Amino acid sequence: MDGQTSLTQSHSSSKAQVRAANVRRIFTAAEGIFAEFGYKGATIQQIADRAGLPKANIHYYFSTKEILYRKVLDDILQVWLEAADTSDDWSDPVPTLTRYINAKMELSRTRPKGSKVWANEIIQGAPMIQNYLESTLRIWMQDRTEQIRSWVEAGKIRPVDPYHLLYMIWAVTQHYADFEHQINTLNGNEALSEKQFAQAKQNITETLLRGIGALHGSTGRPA
Amino acid sequence: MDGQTSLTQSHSSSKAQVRAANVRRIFTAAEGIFAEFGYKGATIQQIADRAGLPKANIHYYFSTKEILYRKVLDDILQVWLEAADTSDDWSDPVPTLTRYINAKMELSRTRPKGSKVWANEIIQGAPMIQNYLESTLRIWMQDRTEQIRSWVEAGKIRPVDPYHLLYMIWAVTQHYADFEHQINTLNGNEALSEKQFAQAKQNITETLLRGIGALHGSTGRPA
DNA sequence: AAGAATCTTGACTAATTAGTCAAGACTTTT
DNA sequence: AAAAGTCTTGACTAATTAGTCAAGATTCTT
Repeated sequence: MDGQTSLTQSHSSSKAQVRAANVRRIFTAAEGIFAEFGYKGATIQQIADRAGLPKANIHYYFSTKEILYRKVLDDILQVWLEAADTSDDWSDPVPTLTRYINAKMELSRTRPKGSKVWANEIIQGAPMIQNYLESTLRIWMQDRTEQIRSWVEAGKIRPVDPYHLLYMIWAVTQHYADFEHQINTLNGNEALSEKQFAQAKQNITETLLRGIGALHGSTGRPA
Repeated sequence: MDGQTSLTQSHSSSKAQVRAANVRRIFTAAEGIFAEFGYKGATIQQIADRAGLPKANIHYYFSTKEILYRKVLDDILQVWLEAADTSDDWSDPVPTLTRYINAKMELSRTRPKGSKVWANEIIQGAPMIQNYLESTLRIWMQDRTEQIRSWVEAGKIRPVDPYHLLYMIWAVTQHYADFEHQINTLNGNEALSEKQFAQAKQNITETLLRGIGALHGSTGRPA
């Protein structure tokens, strides 16, 4: 058998593979710990324990706690931006917003920890990502709000302020990630089932679309 | 003049007055610091500095950091519950939900720090207030969801799941407190004006009420 | 195979911080 | 006014923790 090729690494993998695997493990552990305890509350030792590595090894891959935290935030931002651009066709409000809300809800389910780290950062005044808010996000907003405004002008939706519409979508979709614990508690200490989550999506999408006057049917389901 | 009645307290006040004033100052300082840095990130020294008192004095009034933090959470919970019970008449959805959304939005404006401390606590899994979630909040939810269900059965609103409706209201209203910083940044680093805030309220209320089929007019405003 | 580069890790350091304490100041009670 | 109670505060302690370091192990390069 492979036997004892190493005292410190039981499988004989290439350095590159080991590095990639360790970076990933540390990153995943860090995302969870930062979500659970906040930036200051998280300790490198906790991250090390969760990643199954000695503490000094964390510092080998990520020299400081702040750098690791920024990496986690960067990654979330990346994913959020991609989700927002799922639909390149923003001509019609109903399919566009339906897809966008769906993408954001899926992210709330698959990446709740990332959302929590983001929420924490914003609550605390965005000490690390203020630059991003003022550049990338502001520009993104200008594009999107302009599009929404054109829907209003074309009479496709009611005269709703585009900023508040986007805030509503963000608020509602991210609530299912950030307040996951509260929702689970009120659901009898159970995570929402597939079915319940699908219903949440349905209710949210229909309420918001109908609320802005984009839907008119009796059920709201574009059947 | 009053002169130098004391080296430590410049006005000659009764002990009771001094105590009440100091407790209040410490409490207010603590709410801000906890909102800004989270439980672990907050330090007694910061709270002391903001309250304008020496650190040891904080410990005189609140023996431990945890006790002070719990006091802050308790107070928020109190205020939130009162706001929820603004309207004792829950017979008709439109005025009831309008009042409730309005009350929650006002709290987001007047007590954003409290909301942030609460959000932080939930994001981190409610380590301090799990009991409350499982008792008081669950009971409150049962009452409210039952009422909403009766609206659905009476055909007053569309068949929306009561839990998801309440989550939407919480998410949207609390977003204006918790994500205040992001909203201000996207508003050109300015807090929302009275006018903008009023528009937010209007947009939210109309969108949600229309979204659940409670409004039918062309403007949505119950004129 | 030998030297270079990379990776691992226990032990250490310096800084931070919650909480204690005791001595003194002030206020209230009697 | 004196004793008792309450409040103030600088100095201290013990615990925690981010980050360093050096010695050794492993893998890569030539």
